[in-house]
Amino acid sequence: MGRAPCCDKANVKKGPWSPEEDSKLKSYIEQHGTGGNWIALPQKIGLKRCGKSCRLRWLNYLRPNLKHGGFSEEEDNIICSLYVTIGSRWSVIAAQLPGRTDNDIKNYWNTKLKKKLLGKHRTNNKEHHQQPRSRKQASTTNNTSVTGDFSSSSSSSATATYWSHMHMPMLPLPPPPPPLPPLPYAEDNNNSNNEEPSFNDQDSLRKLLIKLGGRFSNNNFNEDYQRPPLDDGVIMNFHQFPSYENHHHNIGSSSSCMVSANNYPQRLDGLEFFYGEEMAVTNDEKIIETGGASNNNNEWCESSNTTLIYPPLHEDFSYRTPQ
DNA sequence: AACCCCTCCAACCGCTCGTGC
DNA sequence: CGCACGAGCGGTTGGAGGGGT
Repeated sequence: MGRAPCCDKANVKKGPWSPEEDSKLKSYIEQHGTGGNWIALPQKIGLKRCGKSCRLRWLNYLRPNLKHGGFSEEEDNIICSLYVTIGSRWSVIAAQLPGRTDNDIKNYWNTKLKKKLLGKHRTNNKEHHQQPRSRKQASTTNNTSVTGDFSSSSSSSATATYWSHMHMPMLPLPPPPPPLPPLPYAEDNNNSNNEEPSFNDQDSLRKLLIKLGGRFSNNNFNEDYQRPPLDDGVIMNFHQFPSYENHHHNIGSSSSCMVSANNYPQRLDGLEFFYGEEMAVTNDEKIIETGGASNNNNEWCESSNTTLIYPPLHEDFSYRTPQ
């Protein structure tokens, strides 16, 4: 027993939208709004489309002030930084890029940005690997990289090169976070005088995240990640955003939620190259499968007290609080 | 010129979450 | 409390277009 379909698939048109459909949908929404009911909307305007399809078309294409293509370097930086920080929460990332849709960013990431990074990586491997002669071979090589096979190269140097190419300080190899990381600002010496708000209450955090466009139920905190509230990961990362303006960050309580430890979901998502192979392979037990993290905590703490530089979004980037 | 392969992106699909009853 | 339904999200797909051989 599957879930009932959202619409009568037999009487619903699929595929590319015609200009007529576009104009119908656009003019209706501009005049009446969506009415809060996408399912009913296509019927109202006589479109043989699924409500979901209408919604998608509006959000991704017809909505005013949308930008298509032509991602700037700054946008690249923002996307990369946010992806490293929060993973594939495209809607949250899109919320930081006015005029961009989650679908756009997702496509851009999957088709270009990821390859851009991998390309950088491959460039650095040139000295060690014969370059493929044909496009097909190149693609094969590329695919191999995608799967995380960096076994014969120094991915950390590639990573450094990439970030420098992106006008960013090098993304460090983030050590695994402690099970109970220090609260941001409170324990961060660099921020001891910091006036930044410390979102020590879960509700504020949640509101902030919701404001940013994410959907963060309590489950996300307590069940999905099986971690106590105010742990690192997404939450801590958002703590840090305001201080992006400072460009340098102590990573002690930050980042690496995707390569987090302590039995929480690990999300390298093909981004091993961000962290270096050592993270994903050599230290796999620490990083990827950290069941017992006790010993590693020390390493983490030591590391986190050194000057670790979190990749800022951009020289000029300052965190925009959504309206 | 024809074919093959790859890239890109719009659109679809299935799932989760929130909400109302 | 549980169910149904709509909204929203992220992953995936399919086709158009372009480049290489």
